[in-house]
Amino acid sequence: MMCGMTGAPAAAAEPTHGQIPGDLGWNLGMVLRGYQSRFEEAVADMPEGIRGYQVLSAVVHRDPPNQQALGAHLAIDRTVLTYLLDKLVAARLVERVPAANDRRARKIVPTGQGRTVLSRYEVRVAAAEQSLLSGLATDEVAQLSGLIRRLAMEIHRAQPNSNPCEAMDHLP
Amino acid sequence: MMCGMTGAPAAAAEPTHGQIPGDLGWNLGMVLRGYQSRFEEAVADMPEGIRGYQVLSAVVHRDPPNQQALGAHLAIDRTVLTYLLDKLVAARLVERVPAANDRRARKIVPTGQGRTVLSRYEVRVAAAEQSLLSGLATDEVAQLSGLIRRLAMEIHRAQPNSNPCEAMDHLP
DNA sequence: GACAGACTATATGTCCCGCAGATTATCTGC
DNA sequence: GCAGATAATCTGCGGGACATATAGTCTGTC
Repeated sequence: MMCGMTGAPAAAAEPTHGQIPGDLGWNLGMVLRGYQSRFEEAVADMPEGIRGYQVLSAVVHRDPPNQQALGAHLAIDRTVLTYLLDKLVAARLVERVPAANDRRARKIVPTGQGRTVLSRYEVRVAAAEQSLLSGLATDEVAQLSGLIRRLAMEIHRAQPNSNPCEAMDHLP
Repeated sequence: MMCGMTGAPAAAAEPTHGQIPGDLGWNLGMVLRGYQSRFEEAVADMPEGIRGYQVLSAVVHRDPPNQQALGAHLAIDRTVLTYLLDKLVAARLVERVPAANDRRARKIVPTGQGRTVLSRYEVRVAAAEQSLLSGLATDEVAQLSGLIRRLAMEIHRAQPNSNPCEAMDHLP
C-alpha cells in the first residue's frame, strides 16, 4: 500500500501552495486510492483482479524475458508472482514456457485467449482512468499525465530496485 | 502499498501520450513508492515511522475531534489506530484526553514535546518532498502540486469512506 | 425519567499477504 | 570440474486488516 498520507484538506491559511509537509503524500495516496477503487471494479471479474491485469498487460506489452524481470517491473515479490502466475495459467491466460537461452528461467507468454481478454478489459480500464480524471480539463489532464510520467521515469531511473508494497501498506 | 501498476516505460510507439491502459497507475505507483522510500528514511527514527508521523501531523494540523475522524482522514483502520496511538502515547508525543462534549470519545492532543518533535521532522519531510520533485522545474512543481491537489480534493469529496490500504498492498 | 437504539473506543480472534530463508536446478567464471 | 551466483519454487513467520464482542455513553421517545 501504501496508502494515503497526512492531512490534506487543511483548515485554511496558505495561499494554495506551500503546504504542510506530508500533504503531497496525502494527495498522492488519495489519488491512488481513488484510482485503485475504480481500477478494481473495472477488472473485478478477472483472476486476481488488479494484479492479474497488471501481470497480463505487462506480459503482452512488455514481453519480459523471465519472471524476475516481470516482477521487478511491477514491483511484485517473486514468491508472490509464483502463485499469481499459477492462477493466470489455470485461467488459460498465460503459459509458462522454458526460456530460450536459460533453462532456469521460464518465459511467460500470453495465450490467444489472454490477448483477447486483455483487450476487452483494457477499454474498461481506460474508461476508469478517464473517469478518475474527469474533474480536470483536457489540457490539464495532458499536463498532469505528462508530469507524472516524467517524474515516474526519473524515479524509476534513480531507483532500480524499489521495494514493492510497503508503500501501499502504509497508505492511510 | 499498493504499489506500482502495469507497464510504464513501454517499448516505443505512441506520441508520448495516449498510453497503454494502466500506465497511469504504474506511474502513480512508481511516484508513490519513490515518495514513500524517501519519506520513510526521513522519519525512520520516529515511533511507528510513517504512520506515526502522519498521525501526529494530522493531530496537530487538523485537530480531529475523535479517533474515528482521525482514522477516517488517514484511512487507517480504527483497531489499528488504537495500538498505533498506544505507541505515540508511550513516546509522550500525544495524549488521550476525554472529549469535551462527548464522553464516549477521546480527543487526541499533542504534547509540547510532540509539537517540537513534529516540527523537527517536518523540515526533513519537506526536504524529502523537494528531493522527490527535484527533477522538475519550479513552475512544473507548482503545476503538478496544484493538479494533484485538486484531483485529490475531488476524489475525497466523491468518496467519503475510502477503503484504506488495499491500494498500497496492490502496488507492483 | 427510564428505556431502546446508535455510537466511540477497545479487546479478541481470524485470515490473508508479503517477506525472509531454504531448496533445486542451472548458468558463469576460473 | 568446481565454486559462486542466479531463477524459480516452497515453507514458515509476522504484521496488518477485518469481523465480532464488550463496556461506556449519547440521543430520542414514550
